[in-house]
Amino acid sequence: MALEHALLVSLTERASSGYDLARRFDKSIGFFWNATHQQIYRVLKRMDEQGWVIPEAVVQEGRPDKKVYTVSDAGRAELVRWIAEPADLEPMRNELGVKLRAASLGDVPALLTEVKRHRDQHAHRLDLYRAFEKKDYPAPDQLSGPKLHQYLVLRGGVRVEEGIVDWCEEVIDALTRDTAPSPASDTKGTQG
Amino acid sequence: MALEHALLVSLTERASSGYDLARRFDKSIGFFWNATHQQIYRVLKRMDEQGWVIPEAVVQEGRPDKKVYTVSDAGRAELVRWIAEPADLEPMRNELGVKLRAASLGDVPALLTEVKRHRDQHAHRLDLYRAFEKKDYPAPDQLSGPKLHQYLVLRGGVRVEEGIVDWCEEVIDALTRDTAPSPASDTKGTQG
DNA sequence: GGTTTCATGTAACTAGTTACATGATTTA
DNA sequence: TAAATCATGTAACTAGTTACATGAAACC
Repeated sequence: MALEHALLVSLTERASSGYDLARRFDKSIGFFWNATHQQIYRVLKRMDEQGWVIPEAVVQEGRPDKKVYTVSDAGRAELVRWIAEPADLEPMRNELGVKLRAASLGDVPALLTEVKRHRDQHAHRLDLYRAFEKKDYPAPDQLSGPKLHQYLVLRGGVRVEEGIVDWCEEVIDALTRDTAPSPASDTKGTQG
Repeated sequence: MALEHALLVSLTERASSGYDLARRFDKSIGFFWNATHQQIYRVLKRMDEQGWVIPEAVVQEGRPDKKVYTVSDAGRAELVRWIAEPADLEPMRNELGVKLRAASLGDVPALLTEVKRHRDQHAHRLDLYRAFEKKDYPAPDQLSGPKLHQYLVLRGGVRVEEGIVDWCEEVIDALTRDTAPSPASDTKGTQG
């Protein structure tokens, strides 16, 4: 039950249509919370019924009409309540880890290729985050208030991606060494 | 659609009852994949119908009877197929990040307390992982095959937890400095 | 005498995904 | 003329959570 809140946060920063929110969940906000447009529309509808957002129909020329949502006082109150509420630890889900654990039953070189692909994708995302850091927050020491908070969220992305990339590298090194044909001796078995 | 596979991996390592799997998902395996007993029973039933697992009724004295599941050839084949299949990047979900992004609307000190609580819990989990590392893998350089793979999964847990703990520390430092009353000057606003 | 462990489940719900639908406008 | 963009949605499904139920045995 947090998509509601992610949408409220996003709408607090800028009043938007469902379409617009969906696009933003494909990039900026999507880096730390994700959702499809279908779900966004459904949740917006529910939030409207609960009175957390106020829809305003906007007629447009040359493109479809849209509904722009604004956060109501009730919505803002809900956000404040939710922020103070203790949050559960997110359960960790490492699919690559599950695969790795059973790797010896299957095709280890294929898995190695997969790990490399993940490394590349996470490294790419890390580059993106670092570019944002450089561009949007050149002097982090001087930051305060909301701008500081935004910066810290980005730092979370950087830290997590760094951890994943480093782990992928470690796995790639280890699997490569373990899969490679032994040069001198062949007493070291690879199958336990 | 990966709980099936996590269960298959777990059952490959040891034939188990649903109850037993549920307990293991509360610790070891649960550190990188989680599930409740209700869901485990449901998925086991489905896997039985699909022929991926073979149930064996075990009558016990002094305690309830149980069904012990073994992975079938079809199940093993499915695991091998799944391991080679490309996996999507797990969408990142950082609830604390969402809260932080809207922190200035609410109670920043309360959120700071929350971040500290998370830091402590993740640090505790990190300690646990490091203890496993020391105890179960004292000489990681000598590892190969399945044992190496298990070690690498644990390393993933260590990397991720390190990243989260470090991030929490960074957030705590920054929020503490930003929330503290300015000692000399008061020209630096905390509200953007 | 109350709680925890062992063991399996159902029922009702919320959350999230995938596929499909519509239709004008703009861009390649 | 085909595809992408803008804009909103429904329908059907899969995944996961919460609450409830049962009942014996062992432990404190």
